[in-house]
Order: sequence, then C-alpha cells, then structure tokens
Amino acid sequence: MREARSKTKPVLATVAALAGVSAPTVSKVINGRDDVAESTRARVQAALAELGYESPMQRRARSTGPAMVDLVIDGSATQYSMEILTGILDYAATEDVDVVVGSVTPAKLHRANHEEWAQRMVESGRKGLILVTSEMTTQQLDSFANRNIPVVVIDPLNPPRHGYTSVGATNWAGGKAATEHLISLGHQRIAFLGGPRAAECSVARLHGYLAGLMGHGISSRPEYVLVGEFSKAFGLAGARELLDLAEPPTAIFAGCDATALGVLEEVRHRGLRVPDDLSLVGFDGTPLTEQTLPRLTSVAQPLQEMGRAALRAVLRLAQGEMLDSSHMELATELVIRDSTAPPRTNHVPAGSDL
Amino acid sequence: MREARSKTKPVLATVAALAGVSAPTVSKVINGRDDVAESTRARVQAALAELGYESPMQRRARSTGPAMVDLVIDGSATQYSMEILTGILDYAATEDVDVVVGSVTPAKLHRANHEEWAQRMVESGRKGLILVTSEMTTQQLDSFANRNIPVVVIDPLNPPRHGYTSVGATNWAGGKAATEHLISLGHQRIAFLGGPRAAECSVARLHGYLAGLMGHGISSRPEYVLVGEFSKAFGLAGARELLDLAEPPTAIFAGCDATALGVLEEVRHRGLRVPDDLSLVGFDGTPLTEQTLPRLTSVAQPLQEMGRAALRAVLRLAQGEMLDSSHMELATELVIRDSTAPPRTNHVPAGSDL
DNA sequence: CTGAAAGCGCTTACAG
DNA sequence: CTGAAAGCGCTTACAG
Repeated sequence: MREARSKTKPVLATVAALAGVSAPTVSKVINGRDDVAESTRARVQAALAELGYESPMQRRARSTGPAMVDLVIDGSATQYSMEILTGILDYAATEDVDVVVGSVTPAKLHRANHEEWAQRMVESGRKGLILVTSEMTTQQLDSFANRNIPVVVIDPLNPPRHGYTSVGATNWAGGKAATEHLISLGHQRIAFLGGPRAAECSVARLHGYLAGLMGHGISSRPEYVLVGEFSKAFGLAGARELLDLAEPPTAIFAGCDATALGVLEEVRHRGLRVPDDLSLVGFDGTPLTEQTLPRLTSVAQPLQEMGRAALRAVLRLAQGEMLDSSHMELATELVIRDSTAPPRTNHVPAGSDL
Repeated sequence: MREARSKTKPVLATVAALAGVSAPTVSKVINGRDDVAESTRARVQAALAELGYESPMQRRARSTGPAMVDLVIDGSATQYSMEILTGILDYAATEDVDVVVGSVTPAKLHRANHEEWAQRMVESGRKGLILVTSEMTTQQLDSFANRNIPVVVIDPLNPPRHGYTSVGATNWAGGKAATEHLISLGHQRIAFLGGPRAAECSVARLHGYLAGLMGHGISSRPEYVLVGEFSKAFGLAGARELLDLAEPPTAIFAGCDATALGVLEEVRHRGLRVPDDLSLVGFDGTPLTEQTLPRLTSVAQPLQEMGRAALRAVLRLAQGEMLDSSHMELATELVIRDSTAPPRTNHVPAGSDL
C-alpha cells in the first residue's frame, strides 16, 4: 500500500504530478500552510503517502550517522533498569546504534502528546521506541503504528496486545519454581508479596506461586497473598503484616528483590533470622542478591538479555522484517543462595507427613 | 574571535567571498572532497569558522526538536554511574533535552577516531558531550574544541586542564573527614585502599587521608597504603594483604563503596566482625551503603547533583555562555552508619595516650 | 485557492 | 586545482 510507485526516489515534482497539482502547492501542504483547499490537501497527502515521499532533511537524517532508537525508562532508576539498560547499550554499541534515553515517570508518559512525540521521532529520524515497564493506550500506540515506528515494551504492564511487541521473562514458571523450591525444603506456610495488581508480570508470578502450591496439594490462604508494589517499602509493610498473623508463614516469596530487601529488614528488626526463622526468595536476580546477608535466593530474570532482545526486535522491525512472534519470553532461573532452608521443625503442624 | 562578522546568517556565498574563492570550492571543502589545495582548504576553513557557517541541515537540526547531548559512560554499569545518569536524565527532562547514551569501554574510547566522532556530532546537531570518569588526550579534546563542541567530564581521571570543563567532588576534604572520623573514635592504625594511581580523585582522597593523619600527629605507614582500582576485587585482595600484616590496621578507609564491600567480605570470611574488630569507611555514598550489614559509613558524593551540574554546564557552554570556573567541586559529606566504632582497647598499643 | 515565474542555496559536470 | 555555467529541489512573492 505504502510502496513507492517507481524505483526513483520521489521528489516534490513527482508528488505534484501524481496529485495533479503544482510543486508550490505540494510545498504548502508539506509545510502546513493553511491557504490550501481541504480537498486539494487530501489529494496531495494521499500522493505523499503513496510515493513515500521524504524531504531532503528526512532522507539525510536517515542516512547520516548511526541509527537512533528512543528508550523510555520508568522514572525510578533501580538496579533492575540499570541491568536492562546495560544490555541495550552493549548491543547498541556492537550495532552502532545511538540510544536516546529519556527518564519519564508513568504520569508524565500518560500526559504526553503521543501524536507530537511520534511526529518528532519521525522528523529526527528515530528508528523505534523501547519502553521499560511502561504502558500506553491503544490509541497512543496507534500514533506510532501510523508512522511505522516500531514500539517494543520490556516487561509490559499490560498483557500482550496487538500493535506492539513485548519482551518479558517466564514469570509464571519462575513463580512456580520459587514456590516448589520452598515446598521441597519442607515449607507449607508460604506467603507471596506481589507487585501491582495491574502488572501482568506480577500476576503471572502469583499464578505460578498458586500453581506450585496446588501441584503439591497445599491450599492457598488469602491472608498469605498480599499485592502492592515492587518496592522495599512494600516489603517492610508486607512482612510486618504477615509476621503479625496468628499463624505466620515460614517462608515468603517476594515479587522482586527490592521487596525481599524490605522483608529482610523487618525480619532483622524483630530479632528473627533468615533463613533460620524464615525462608525468603526474591525475584529479578539483580546484583543486590549477592550483597545482602544472607545472600538472597532469587528467581533471576535475564535482564541484560531482555534489553538486547528488545533492541534487536526494534531494529528488525525498523528494517521491515517480520518477527516470529510479537511477544517473547526469556527463561528465568532459580538461583539458590543462602536465604532459604528447611523450616524449624516445631513449626511444622502436627500430622504433616512431609 | 569566533563571532559572526555581520548579523545576517552566513551562506555559502558569504564564506566564499571572505575566503576569496568561488562557491563550488567552499562546497567541496565542506563535503570533504580531496580535489582542493591544502592552502585553499585552510583559508576556507578559517572563513567557515570565522563566520560560524552552518549548513541548512545543521541549522534545521538545531531548530528542530529538543537539543541533544551525548553521554559516554565507562563500560561498567555501577550504582555509581546509575546515580549520575539519574541526575542527568532528571535535569534533561526538565530542560527538554535528549540524552544520547553510549557505553564505551576506556579502551574503545581511546581507539575511537575523535575527528570523525566530533564531525558526526556536529552533523547530527549534538550540543555537547559529557564523559563520566573517562579521559581524553589533549589532541582528542581538540577535535571537539575546534568544532565548538563543549566537553564536560565528571570525576575526571586527569587533573583539570585547559580545553574542557570538569565536575567533581571535594575528594580531599572527604578523605580527610573519613580519616578524622576514625581518629576521633580512637583509631591510630588506619589503612587506605585507593583507586588507580592515575585517577585524580583517588589521589586527592589519599592526600586527604594523609592530611588527616598528619594533622593529628599520626605518621603514615607505607604498608597501610595500597592503591589499585575501584572494585570489589581489589577490596578483597587489599583486605587480605592488610589483615595479614604483623600489625594489622584497626580501621580501613576504602576508596569507594565497592572496595569496602570487598573488605567486608574478606573480614567476614576470616570470622572477624565489623565494626567490632575492624572499622570500615567507604566512599561514594551509593545506595549500597544502606544494603550491607552493618550499614556502611561512607563519604557521600552528591552524584545526582554532579550529573545535573555537568548537563547544566554543557548546555550553558553550548549557548556560548562563559562559566565561572572550568572545574567545580561539589561538597562531599561523611555519613556515619554502623561500620565504624572505637577500636578494641587491647589493640591500642601500650603507651598510647588516647 | 492556485500556479507561473523568480529566487535561494547548494551541488555537479566539465573546461581550462 | 579552480570556477563559470548549468542544474536540482524546494520556497517565496504575487498575479489572477
């Protein structure tokens, strides 16, 4: 549809001929002048699209220097985003691609005028857009789709949807592995401290956790499942709530490493010890896991790989290639460190046959 | 010197007139053709510079969309660089500036063709360049200076020099504060584990340490001063060496938090405890300091502020403003946490009157 | 609203 | 190596 009619690059005169107008009129349309009849404007715009006309500026921008890709990271600069960024930058360096990084809070992202944003990207010759843990409405995504700007989301908050490509990790499998590890150590009272209810990845981890329990005939207890946010603060608050229960859990599976850190602090604060009094598993596998005491057992996401994969996908899409799938999940891996151990035997309910 | 002669924007013909050549000749010089005599080329280049000629592309690039600034971060993505990046991105967002991030290893940076790089920056309309803990030779810096591209270095390895602006922290004062804190706790045998001998900031910290000792009449011992690199590995190795001494130190001042982390691990490995058996002070004040056990007393650098200050400086320079100073040092601050305490009394040599 | 004509700024092809 | 001449692609000023 949008293919050029002939091989020779279309110039203003070509467009004019196709639209049946003069060159000056095309020039006016391109430059947004208002002294053009609506019907003429429409005809010219159709011709511009059909021929795939690019101004000399655009052509130059496209051919000069390395390709540029935009990257938007959720405002909070965590070790998680740093790992992803590292992966993207590494791959960008080998491909000679420039990465334009913006730090945008979710609120700001939502307020942004996506039409203008996409238009500016086209004008600056940007090849595509990578979003880290952000979301856009379908309409917003359309602003980019209409201009043929590929959008790839890493760890999307929304479930996969048409119009963009996403890269994630096997969150469900990771949640299940974490839970089964705890069960295999003898735990029965296992709690889950998840991220935002709206975050697809957190929901998947929760369901992995539930599947792990169910697969071993352990029924889930509502009071053992708290969802809130991916933060240390939530770990502190969540641990407080869980440990105050009449029958507190003997193990906690935290939805991310930062949350686990909060749990660790609250446990320590109470004079309890990990893993003696409580086993703890995190999620993400950030460098943090090696820095805590005890070192944190965690489900590692291949964050750098995910960054690389996202950039690779954007560059392919920008070249008009088709991707095998619009959503890819890289494998998580449970890394057992020092924060998990069998529960104290006196905590095992009488009658348990584990 | 480099101001335009007249107010009207210089076009190719203006340059030709000033250089005493024809327009086609100027065109050739601009486009890097080689069929131009060296002397002619030089004359044209002088005229281009004198008039501040910009091609239509450049002019457009300058007026379209947000300003772009290049950022090069030493390959290793540490919490240190993440903090600086956050500061830069925050400020960039408020100023509507795009930051083009590259991750370049020092070796790669050294090999790069700076002339080409600078030329490409001009052509892409980049406003300036921020380097994080990197260095360039004077000649390399000239490639940018000649094209009026401001370069600002954060925490430069080289001492301040002409041709670029640098942003650092009060390393000497920080080193002195750390040392005096340990002395005030009663320590006399204080060791220093510094960064690369070539790194200006590390040298300043070392001299702050020496000044702290000297000011309190404590003579420095060569075996207590080890310099190597800013890494955890060096902390491990350095601690091993120091603790194996016949008379080991009672306190270690580590040149950065990562090194302190290594020390902590080695101390723990030997079954010793911080701060009971050994006091430990880090440098940088990264989030790491809150994540260790015990939490790490550290000299905090205002890393985010440094990032902001660097971007502010680049943008000002790009607008032709003069800076008050080509080197600015932001204040460090000793943050006392849990890794420092008075030395065990039996370690104080007999006869000490502390 | 539209477009013939003139113009702008840069580049190309080529004669010397 | 240099530049007069021709050309390119877009824009402007203005007559209708």
